[in-house]
Amino acid sequence: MTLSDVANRAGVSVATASKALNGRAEVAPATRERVLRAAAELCFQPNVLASGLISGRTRTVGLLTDELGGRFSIPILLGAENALGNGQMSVLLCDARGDAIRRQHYIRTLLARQVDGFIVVGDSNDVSPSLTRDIPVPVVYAYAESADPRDLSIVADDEGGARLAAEYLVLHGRRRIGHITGPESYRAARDRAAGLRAVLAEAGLLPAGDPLFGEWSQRWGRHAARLLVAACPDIDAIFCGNDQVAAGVADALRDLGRRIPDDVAIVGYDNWEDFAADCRPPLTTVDLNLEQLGATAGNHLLAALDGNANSGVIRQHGRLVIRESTGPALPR
Amino acid sequence: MTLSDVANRAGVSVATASKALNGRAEVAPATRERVLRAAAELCFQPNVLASGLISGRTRTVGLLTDELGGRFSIPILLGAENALGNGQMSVLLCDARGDAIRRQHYIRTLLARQVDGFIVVGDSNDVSPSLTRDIPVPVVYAYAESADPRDLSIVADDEGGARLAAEYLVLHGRRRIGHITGPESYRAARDRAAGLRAVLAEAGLLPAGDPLFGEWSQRWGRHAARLLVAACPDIDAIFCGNDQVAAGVADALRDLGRRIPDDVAIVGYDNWEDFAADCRPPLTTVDLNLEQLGATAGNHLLAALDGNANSGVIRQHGRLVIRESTGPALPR
DNA sequence: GTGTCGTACGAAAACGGTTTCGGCAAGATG
DNA sequence: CATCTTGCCGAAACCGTTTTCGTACGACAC
Repeated sequence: MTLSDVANRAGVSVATASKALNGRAEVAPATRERVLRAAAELCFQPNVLASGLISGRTRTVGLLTDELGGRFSIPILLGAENALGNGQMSVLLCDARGDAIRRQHYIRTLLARQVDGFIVVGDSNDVSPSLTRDIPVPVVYAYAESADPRDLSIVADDEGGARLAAEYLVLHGRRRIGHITGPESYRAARDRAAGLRAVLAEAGLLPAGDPLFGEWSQRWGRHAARLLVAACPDIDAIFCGNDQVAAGVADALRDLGRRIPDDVAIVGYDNWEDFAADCRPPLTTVDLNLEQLGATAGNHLLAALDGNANSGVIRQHGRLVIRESTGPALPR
Repeated sequence: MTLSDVANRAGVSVATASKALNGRAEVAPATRERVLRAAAELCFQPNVLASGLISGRTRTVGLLTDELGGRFSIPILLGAENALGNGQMSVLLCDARGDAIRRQHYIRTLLARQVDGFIVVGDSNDVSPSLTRDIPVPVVYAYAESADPRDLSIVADDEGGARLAAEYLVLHGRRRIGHITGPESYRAARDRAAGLRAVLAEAGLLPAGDPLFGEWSQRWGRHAARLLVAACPDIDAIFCGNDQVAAGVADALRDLGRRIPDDVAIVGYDNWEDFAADCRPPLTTVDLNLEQLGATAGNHLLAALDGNANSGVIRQHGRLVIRESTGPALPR
């Protein structure tokens, strides 16, 4: 299955066979045809590694993630893999499990394997230190932001997503809107709260109490919903920091006898289908468009490999997925 | 950054440098030390590709999955990546998205990249046709079973897992045990039902009605729980086909005024933390040990690469994770 | 018929490694 | 002291491919 075999079968030299297969000019059409046919018959594989290696391109990129187990990495990874696959690239996957030592190890391994570039999928929360200084190939940061503005980072537009949700609630006549979300230590939680606050201010509405920061769980959602209803009995909408919280909120509100969406509208975040679509009632929620984010990262990496590198921060817009938990507009 | 540079700096020949770096025997410790130091100083990368290529090993395996988006692939992938990483292997990831054409394309691509072997992560449901005949490298099937018994398949032991759950319920004094699960078209659903049936028969108990096959959703869980309670008012335990169903069942039972676990115990399946641990009450459930399954697959692939190929079907045992939904043993 | 040119092809070198094999020195044995 | 063994090293061959460069050959102009 080597090039010599093909050359033999086609009755030409290895040099000619190489040129024919690589589409170089100085080969007669008939000869090229014979070589291609021979290669096809022998199922010859151009042996990407040796050829690619020597001439500098492996058509492989390293994808470095920190928490593949979480549900955010996967859609990003899928989007990136898809985009890169269209560019004939393959993806070497490494999960550093949040451990800096493991990450360094993987970076070295991937570099030793001569990857053409990196996509670093991070934790949206922290600005991750730039890896670029040590890396001789292009890097695109996805979901997390690099500390170095010369790098290119693609992140989710949490504030914009929250604005979508809040504007929808306001537009549908909700006036007393509360916010229950995850830990304040999460940038996503703060940004989403900021988006809501901005929309309420623009609409001349007062928020129903301060945002309730807690954790990303149903349990917290249930607990906080009770607190919020007790503090603001006239509440008519709750914007939740994610779908788990929203599911807990919906659960507690039902226990309290509030009808959803008639008395209180609920909006979640993440569009985590298993929670959002199967909730009682199904949740209106913000989809992060993570797959698109991954695809964007992949395409920018391809561009960088072609020499058109970008830098800065790109915010991937989310979109509002409307289900029953917000209902029709309130009569007013 | 080539081997010659290292050899030069260390004052030895390329041959010696090669041997030193590869840990071969015929090199004096002092010489090896000098070479290693020179390599480190020059940041020499052993260039896995070229070296591996020529001597036939790329130290890369292809991981082919059908539905990375689902929640089963990921733990398997993590386990496999971990096991392979310990063997200095890297993982090229491809998601065929359930499309046969895409899968063939990926197989060709990976073969062209000279992967040393494959792990095929399938849908546990169907026996997937063997790929081995077309593939000149070892293949291990994970989660799905290959149609060809000469292949090696690692699958989850659904019947055994169900037995764990059922035996626990029986041991704790439950006597009227019902079963609500997913579509009968799923092998997993049938096997789990069979495991329960076997245990009940051995204990001399009658099942509380036929298994209710439906879908893998909370909605179905809620609906089926109402049916089951209406049909068997004296029911004291429900074994659910997965955690989503179990969460729905718990929800409906609370609405019906049944206490969990006092009146009715619930056991789920999958140990999907987000559902199981955050349920009211937290769910006792069967963990599939998928990460272990992936690790087993990885290790068997490593063994196959060393010439010790196995074949047949290996069933990965699950384990029971005990939370509050089963409570203490009933007084009897 | 002769000279010029362009094209198509192949021999050979290069690439960055590994592996084989022969030689050399030092120590062991007789 | 002679011989043998052993350990260590490097020259050279090798791998599959690309690339350079030389050459054979046909076409065409004169």
